[in-house]
Amino acid sequence: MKELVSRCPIEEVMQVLSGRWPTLLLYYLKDGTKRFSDLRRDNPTVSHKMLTQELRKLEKAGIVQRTTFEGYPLRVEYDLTPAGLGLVPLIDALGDWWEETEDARLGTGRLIERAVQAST
Amino acid sequence: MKELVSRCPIEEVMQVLSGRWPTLLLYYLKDGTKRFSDLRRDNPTVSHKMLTQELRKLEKAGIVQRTTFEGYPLRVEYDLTPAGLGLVPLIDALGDWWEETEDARLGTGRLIERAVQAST
DNA sequence: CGGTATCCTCGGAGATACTG
DNA sequence: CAGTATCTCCGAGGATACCG
Repeated sequence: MKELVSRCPIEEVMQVLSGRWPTLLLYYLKDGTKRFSDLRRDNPTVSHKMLTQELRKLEKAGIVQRTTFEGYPLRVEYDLTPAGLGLVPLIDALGDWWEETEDARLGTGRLIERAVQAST
Repeated sequence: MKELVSRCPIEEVMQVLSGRWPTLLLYYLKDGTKRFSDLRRDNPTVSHKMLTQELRKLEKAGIVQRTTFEGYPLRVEYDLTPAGLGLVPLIDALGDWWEETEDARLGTGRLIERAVQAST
């Protein structure tokens, strides 16, 4: 985890949400409680190590709640915290934006050729 | 750039926004046109290579517009596209959420100890 | 079952130098 | 000034094995 220069809140959230798994985990956890093994099944390509690591990161950030149940076999459940729940619609908004702007994003900048002007 | 399994829009945006620089560049570009060298000055720690690389990624995604001016010395300007402009408030919302929920995020899950229950 | 530790590898990212 | 190419290196992340 690389140190940040500034204390910019955007840098800080992105530090937590960056990468392939955080938002995916959010996505699966918004349906409700999931066990560790459930999350592995939801994301077949995540490695055992990465999953624990990313869940820990989200836990430390106060986005997910980890609950352990003693006994054998071991059992651990993950939920979104209230704060984490509030994050979900913001992530969804990003996904919506991505879809809605698809035409605009791929159109703009290809047809408009402002380039090749002479500078002083 | 790792391939995605699914075509989930959230995975796709995060692929573009993940990392340290994309949101920072968005932040600096929302003030208006910036030259390459301006952006280097804004982010003293980004390497020459990373900056071009990240700008290209944002350009391909249709978030920034790159305009070149022929002549010596070379001159290249970067702007947010209309679509990119629409992304800014969504990123800001994430930053706001991060600040607003700070207490909730750090409080929840430390005081509440649901753990240590017996399973069957 | 869930977590941690160890090892190993592969590619992301810096430094440097050259071109238009 | 902006971009690309080459080389290098460090560490993120996979595989494996063992513990509670």
